[in-house]
Amino acid sequence: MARARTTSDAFNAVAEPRRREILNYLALTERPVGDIVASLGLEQPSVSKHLGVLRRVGLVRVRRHGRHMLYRTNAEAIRPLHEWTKEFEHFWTHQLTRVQERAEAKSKERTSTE
Amino acid sequence: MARARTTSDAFNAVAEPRRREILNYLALTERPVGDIVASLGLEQPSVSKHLGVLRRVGLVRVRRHGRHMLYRTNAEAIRPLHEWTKEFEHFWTHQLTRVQERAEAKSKERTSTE
DNA sequence: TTGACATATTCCCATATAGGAATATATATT
DNA sequence: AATATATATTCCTATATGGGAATATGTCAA
Repeated sequence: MARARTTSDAFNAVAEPRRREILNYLALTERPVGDIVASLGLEQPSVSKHLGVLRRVGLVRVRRHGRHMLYRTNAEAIRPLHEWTKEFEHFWTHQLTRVQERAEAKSKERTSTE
Repeated sequence: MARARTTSDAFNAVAEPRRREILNYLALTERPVGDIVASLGLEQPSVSKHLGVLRRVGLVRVRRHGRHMLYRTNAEAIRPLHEWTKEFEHFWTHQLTRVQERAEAKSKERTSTE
């Protein structure tokens, strides 16, 4: 089997840095494709393709305005990602874990790989 | 250019569902590969390969114990992912946004794509 | 209708993937 | 040393990718 499609879910779609940039850029306001092209410094076809991926996964919403297509981030679709990462949050916030890790690090020093 | 390598960063590594499962499984305790194999129901070589990817990106730590390799999740490496998603958090928590979206939804009904 | 503008789609290609199967490596046990 | 156990690596293949270039589609203006 090959790698899962970029359009299979938000996790895969968001793995591409340019698409994250696009989502950042479209977070606050809807924008036409041309603005994204200018802002990211990518070729227009590339941007359109990235937007296509994001749209299929529901990460952006579109509406037409004249000959412009106005895109905006649909934050709700990022939520699953946030929820998943959140599960690990206390591992780096709780002091206890830090102390524990320090202690363990000592015995690991010699066994770390690469 | 092709897709970025799975080993290029945490975002790419975590796009694969099996690897997320592994990270969940290894979050609380370190475990030998055999346990992961049994738990996930994957072939042993597959698990080793996934662990290899996770290790290169720093998402897991290993130490040897006899002939066992004990893996555990390194939550710190998930942090960038959490931080990125966090930026969008208030979009689904704030009530105002919800109301706003409702209002906008009305005008969008006819323009949604696909 | 013709032309300009905005965006999307198609064709091209080198590249990495995940899984399966087989095998290699490393450590412990006897 | 020989064998068993635990894990890693290699070889294989179908598949999707992202960018570039070229072109198609759609919409407005005159």
